[in-house]
This record gives sequence, structure tokens and C-alpha cells, in this order.
Amino acid sequence: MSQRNTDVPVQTAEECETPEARQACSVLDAMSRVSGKWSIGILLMTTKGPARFTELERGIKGISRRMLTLTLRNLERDGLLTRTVYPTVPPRVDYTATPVACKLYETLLSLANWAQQHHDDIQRARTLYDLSAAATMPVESARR
Amino acid sequence: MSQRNTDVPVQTAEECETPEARQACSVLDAMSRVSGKWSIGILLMTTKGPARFTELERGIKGISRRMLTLTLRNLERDGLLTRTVYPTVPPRVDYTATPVACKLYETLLSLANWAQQHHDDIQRARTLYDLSAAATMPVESARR
DNA sequence: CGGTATCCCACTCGATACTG
DNA sequence: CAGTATCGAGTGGGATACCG
Repeated sequence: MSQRNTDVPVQTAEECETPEARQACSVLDAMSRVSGKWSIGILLMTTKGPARFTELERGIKGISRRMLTLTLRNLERDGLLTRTVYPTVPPRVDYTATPVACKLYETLLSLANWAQQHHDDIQRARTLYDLSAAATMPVESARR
Repeated sequence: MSQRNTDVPVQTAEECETPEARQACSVLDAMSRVSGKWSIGILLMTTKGPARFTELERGIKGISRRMLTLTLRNLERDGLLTRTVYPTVPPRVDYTATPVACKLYETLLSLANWAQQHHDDIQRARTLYDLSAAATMPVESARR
């Protein structure tokens, strides 16, 4: 009910024979923790101090209650978020990133840097690729 | 036919108002280039020199022809892979990671390090979480 | 050898409504 | 306020078969 197929994508890093495959699995492993549309945004808002449910809901544009809850639960399950309930009326719940998550966030910044540096390169490569692909099959491109 | 929804997940980094949101988008952007089950493995094998189609197919355990082709095409489209065709008989195609992809791979290594360092923490957090979740709803856990 | 073409299922995510 | 429950669409990816 709470989770399903979240364990072991294909094989764990330990089960891989070659060291290269182990590294690939490790990367996959790390990425699966923060995959999904909303994990990064939530991590981002909770690494700078506790955030309440509604704070997150308002701070992350476009997220639905359902997805916020689901993503929070998954992050909590992985030990990346701590959930603190204050038994007040009305109820109040704080979410805070754990030290492990903060470490992760730091390494994600280098990814962000890469993306910012090469975003234009990639964009150009794409349009170029799409253009030449369209040129070789003009029928398909005209169909849309 | 070749691609579909690969452009702009929700909003581009430029469109984000707060600098935090822009970084979140950048990370998402970078991850979307290598998301999917096989991209990392392919990148891994092609950063150390050219690799042929069948080499990749054999080197990456569990991948199907279809997914190999699809992932190769996407990476090529983003300018992360160069595809070289030798008009011989039988045909021969080489795939090589571009310098941009090699830079990406370096930053992915820090992610791999994070995963390796904290894999056990996360595993422990999970079993703990699942155990206490099962304890609070014994009916659900007995149902499976 | 190096791909396409089809079919199909599982899972993710969004929308909406209800609740302690 | 901080969630759950339910439904339904879209997509990622596997299996299989065929092709230049």
C-alpha cells in the first residue's frame, strides 16, 4: 500500500560483475532516490530548514496534494526527510532534510552546473538533429 | 516518430522566478538527459572509446535491441553521442561519447560516490520505515 | 550486423472528492 | 491543516517478429 516496486531497479551494485557496471548501478541507485518530477524541489526547500506541508504545496508550483504526499513519504522512507508532527489544533507537520540528503543536494549542484553550462549546446544539437531528420523524411514531417 | 515529449519537463530554468527553482529545473534538466534505465550504462561504455552496436548489446546485461536503439538515438539527439557508420559489408556502426557527455560522466561519479557511501544508511532507513509502517497497520501487512 | 515495427502491460502522475 | 481514496490518461519499457 505504501510502496511497491521501489526496491532494486534491475540488480544491485553488489551483484554486478564488472566495476563499470557497479558504478552504473550506483548512479542509477542515487538517481532513483530523487527521480520523479517533484523530489528535487522538495529536497531543495527542506535543506534550508524545516518546511510545513502547506508551505511546500505553495512553494512548489503545480504540485498536487497527492503527489506532494507521495513524494514526501518516499523521501521519508529513504531517510532523506524527517517528519515531525506537532499534536496541536490545527495539526502542524514539519519536514526537514536529513544530513544524508544535504550531502546529496551538494552533489546535485554539480549536475545543475553541468546542465547550465551545456544547455545551449544540447539545445542546438537537438534542433540540428531534428532538422536533418526531417530533411531525410519529408513526408513524416509534413504529416503533422 | 523519432521523439515526442522530450522538450521541457514542466518549465525551463529561465522561466523560473526564484533562483532555487531555477536550480531545481537545471538538475531536472540534466537528469532527464540520462533518465531511463539504460542511458548511464551506454554512456559508461562509450566514454572509454568507440563501441559498436553489438558490443553494447552484449556489454549491457538485460537490454533489448529496441531499448538500445531508442536510448542511443536520444543520446545522439542531445549531442552526447556521435554515431559513425562505416559503409562496409556487413555494416559497422560506432558510438562514441562526446566531450560534453564525458564532462557529464565525471559529475555523475560524485553521485555514484554518494550512493555507495549512503547505500547502507538508506537500506536501513527503509526496512525500519517499512517495519514500523507494518506495525501500525497489521491488517494490511497480513493481507499480502 | 544493425536496426524497425507491433503489441501490451505496469507504473507514474494528474484531477477530483472526501476526512480527522 | 494535512492528509486519503479513487479513477483514468499517458508513457516507459519488455517481448517478439521482421528487414536491408
